[in-house]
Amino acid sequence: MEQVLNDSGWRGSQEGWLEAAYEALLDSGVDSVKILPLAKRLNLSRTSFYWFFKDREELLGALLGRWRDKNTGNIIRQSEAYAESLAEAMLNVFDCWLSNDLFDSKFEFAVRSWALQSNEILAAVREADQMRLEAIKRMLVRFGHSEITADVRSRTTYLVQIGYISMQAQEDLAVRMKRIPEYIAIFTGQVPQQRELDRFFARHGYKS
Amino acid sequence: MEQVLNDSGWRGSQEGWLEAAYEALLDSGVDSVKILPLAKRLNLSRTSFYWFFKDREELLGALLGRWRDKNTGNIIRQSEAYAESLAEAMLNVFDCWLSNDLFDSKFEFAVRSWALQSNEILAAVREADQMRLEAIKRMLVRFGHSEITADVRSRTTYLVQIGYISMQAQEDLAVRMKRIPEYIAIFTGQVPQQRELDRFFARHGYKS
DNA sequence: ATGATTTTAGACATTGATGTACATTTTTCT
DNA sequence: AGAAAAATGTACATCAATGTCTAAAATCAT
Repeated sequence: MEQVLNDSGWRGSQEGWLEAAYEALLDSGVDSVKILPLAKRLNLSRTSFYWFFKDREELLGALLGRWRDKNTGNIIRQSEAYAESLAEAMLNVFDCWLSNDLFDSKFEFAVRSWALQSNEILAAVREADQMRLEAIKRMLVRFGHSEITADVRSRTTYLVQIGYISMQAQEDLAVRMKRIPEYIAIFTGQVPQQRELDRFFARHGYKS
Repeated sequence: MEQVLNDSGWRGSQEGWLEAAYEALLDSGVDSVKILPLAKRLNLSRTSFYWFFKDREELLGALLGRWRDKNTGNIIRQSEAYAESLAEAMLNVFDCWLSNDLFDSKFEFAVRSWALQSNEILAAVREADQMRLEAIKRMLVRFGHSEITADVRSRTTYLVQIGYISMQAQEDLAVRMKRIPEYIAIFTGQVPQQRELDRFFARHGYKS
């Protein structure tokens, strides 16, 4: 609940409203991003919202911007990170799925659901999908896959994750980690080295 | 627009309202399933809705029932259908992804998005996911896969599809069909026979 | 410390949705 | 044809949301 970082002495702020909107979006979808409920949550008068944002539209626009900044950039970055083998490269991409700092799954799901009722959002999601798919595909090609297999394997890799998000599963780390070697084998066609796996496990705080 | 099948001489009917609700849900999400707009669409007075349904809740309940009936049953059925090889069995499951009669992707996506704002729906979706995953896993085990590989491969198969749905892509049949052999190889670990593919293509009206 | 600026809140007007009561019309049944 | 049942529509009460205008309060800058 608490106040959001406020260098100034004022209670509200653009960041504060945006943060509240973000929480509402993740928790119950875009239709719950309503000014009146947010105001109650923030213990502020509804109308002071209009000092920070022109209207609800502008708030939603800011929310979309936040999503853009976070989720797409990191997948591309991870797909281009240094790796000695394809398995290791794929594990770099998997970092996104296990670190909330690199990829915000709940945010992702909420935005995709939002796309159902807004063509503008749908266009943004499609653009993101294409950029991410292409990045993973380039990675597979870089490690020797042909166009066609890289295409289908990049899809498999990416879509499994999007599907997983869409399940809104809540499994603990151990359960998810146990499946990793098998996934790597299926997605890349290569069995990962134990030391590659260990490095991956280690950086996600998992002791196998 | 037209009237829905009406044996009686009345303009409205439970089916008619449900059908309109279904269309609204698919088109713009559950929050757009509102009685007033539906009434406009049906050219009926808003209040006559209450003759067929107690309230909006009941309408939404009926919508959920419709989804349950359609989407989960067919996946399980297809996963249990006769097949001589695992590749052929997997192609039977793929029938669902290509036939709107067996699996309604848009409906699926709309319901999953709905789950974001309703715990009841979330529970229903989770139950469906589990049943479908288990059915596909049983199929893989039946054809000789071990527990662990069957688990991860069933997930891969299912989640790729859920992810695909979540992309809301609109690709033509040829583009999708081109990827099929590769998908089968990745998901099953077996390369499909040409005649298996031909049979699959044929039943979806695709000439390769 | 005081005047300007920024923020907050109260009051209002409007809109679109829900559901109920009741009168009316249309269809069905005998 | 006439009565009963089914469906429709009008009017009403209510609620939750949006956005604007304006007065008041809190903070900041000199």
